[in-house]
Amino acid sequence: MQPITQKSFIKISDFEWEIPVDFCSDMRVPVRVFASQALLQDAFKDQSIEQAVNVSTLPGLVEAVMVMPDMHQGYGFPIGGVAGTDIETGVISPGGIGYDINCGVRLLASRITLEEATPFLSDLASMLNQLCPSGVGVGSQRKLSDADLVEVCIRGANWAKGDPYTEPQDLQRTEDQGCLAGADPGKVSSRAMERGRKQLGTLGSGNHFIEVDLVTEIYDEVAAEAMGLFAGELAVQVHTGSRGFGHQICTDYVRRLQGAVAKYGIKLPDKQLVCAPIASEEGQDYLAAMRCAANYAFLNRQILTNKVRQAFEIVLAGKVDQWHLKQVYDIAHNIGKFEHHLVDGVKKTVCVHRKGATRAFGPGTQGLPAEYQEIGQPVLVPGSMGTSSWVLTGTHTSMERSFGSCCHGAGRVMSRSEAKRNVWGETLLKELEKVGIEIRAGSMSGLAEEAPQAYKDVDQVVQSVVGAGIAKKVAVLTPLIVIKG
DNA sequence: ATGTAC
Repeated sequence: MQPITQKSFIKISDFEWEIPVDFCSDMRVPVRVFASQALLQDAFKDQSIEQAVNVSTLPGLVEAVMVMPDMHQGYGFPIGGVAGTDIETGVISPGGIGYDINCGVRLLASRITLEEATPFLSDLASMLNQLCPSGVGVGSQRKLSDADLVEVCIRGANWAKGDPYTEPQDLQRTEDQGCLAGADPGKVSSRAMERGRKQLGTLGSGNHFIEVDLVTEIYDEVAAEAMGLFAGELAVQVHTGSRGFGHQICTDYVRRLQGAVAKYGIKLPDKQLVCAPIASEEGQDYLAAMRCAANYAFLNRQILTNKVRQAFEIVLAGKVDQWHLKQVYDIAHNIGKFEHHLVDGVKKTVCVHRKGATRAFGPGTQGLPAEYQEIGQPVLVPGSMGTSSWVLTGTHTSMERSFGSCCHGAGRVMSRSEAKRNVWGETLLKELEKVGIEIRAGSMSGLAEEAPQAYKDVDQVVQSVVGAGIAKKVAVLTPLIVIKG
């Protein structure tokens, strides 16, 4: 492939760029990048655009390979990548979904004011840290039987319906009601089951977190009110995924699908793009196992949500009038889904791979809760540790240009190892405490990996997607408490 | 992201 530069792109708008399909002979669809000129320049620092061009050679692609402004290099596919394939002629690729299957974010809203909460923030941070197990390889108090885990795979967040802290609205306000159909635990290895049994209800490490935020700015009052977000009041974000369970499923199927690549004669520019035809036995088995991990992750966020509610109750009940936490939304940002999209004016079922990209359905889209039909789907964009997060909504343009998808965060500019070389965890901890953030972190090297300087400016990422029209600003959240593994 | 290499 010839080197990719600014000149390789056609400018569609100030925030949308396209590498045409004739850039190299193996491309089947164009590569469409949503970014400001500055963030597009940043993308040349790693292989993310090259990876998107590689993806564009996969069989059965539809419309374009899209890349979000928070892109960075990943396994085969760039993180921030969206690829839709034809369900009859196309492929499914585990690398297009990621190792942390159904990693995602849940947002809870409260009517607690900052003034009310301030005296209790330190206790609240400690209680959240105590009730929510976190860290690499950390297990849960609860150990599931294999039969329990089979049920978890099939029922997803519904499994927590009996928990006194689960509310009916939680499920209604979760992507796909917290349960994907077509999960088959019979397609999950015993090794994955073994890892999964021990980790349900744990946060993990890396960029996973629980954060108590203050709603600091409102850009869209109608949408914010529909979501229950009000300036000066607290909100909570839970960011985690399917832990070792999803990781093992991805590992297992990356290996198995290597056989499928040879068997079906698929030509790949990069071995990491390992895939199988959707219609094949291998492809169907991966999808069935992936959905088990997706359901596990939906439930994992539900269980942690319930722990967060318990922590709020213990610390705030009797002291703060309305300490209740109401769900705003829960979205996946590492997932493969069958969805209906208009392609060249024709409605078509597409297998949408979203890796480090969230769903962002516009107003009127089927599957959104009634209260979000007019405003569009809430899009949750956490910033890097210690920086602001954004709440956005999907738009008609996102439905037309990005298969109803948007960015998922700030996006790395430094690798984990590079961040550890450049940042001392203890110094960072002191800096965060100095600006008034209550932080509970399991490991100092883990903290260094997540340093804000290792990430892009989330505000610039958001300006890009808003400028491109694929999302609309609703609210800004600023961190008060951060719990990290 | 991840029992950060079976």
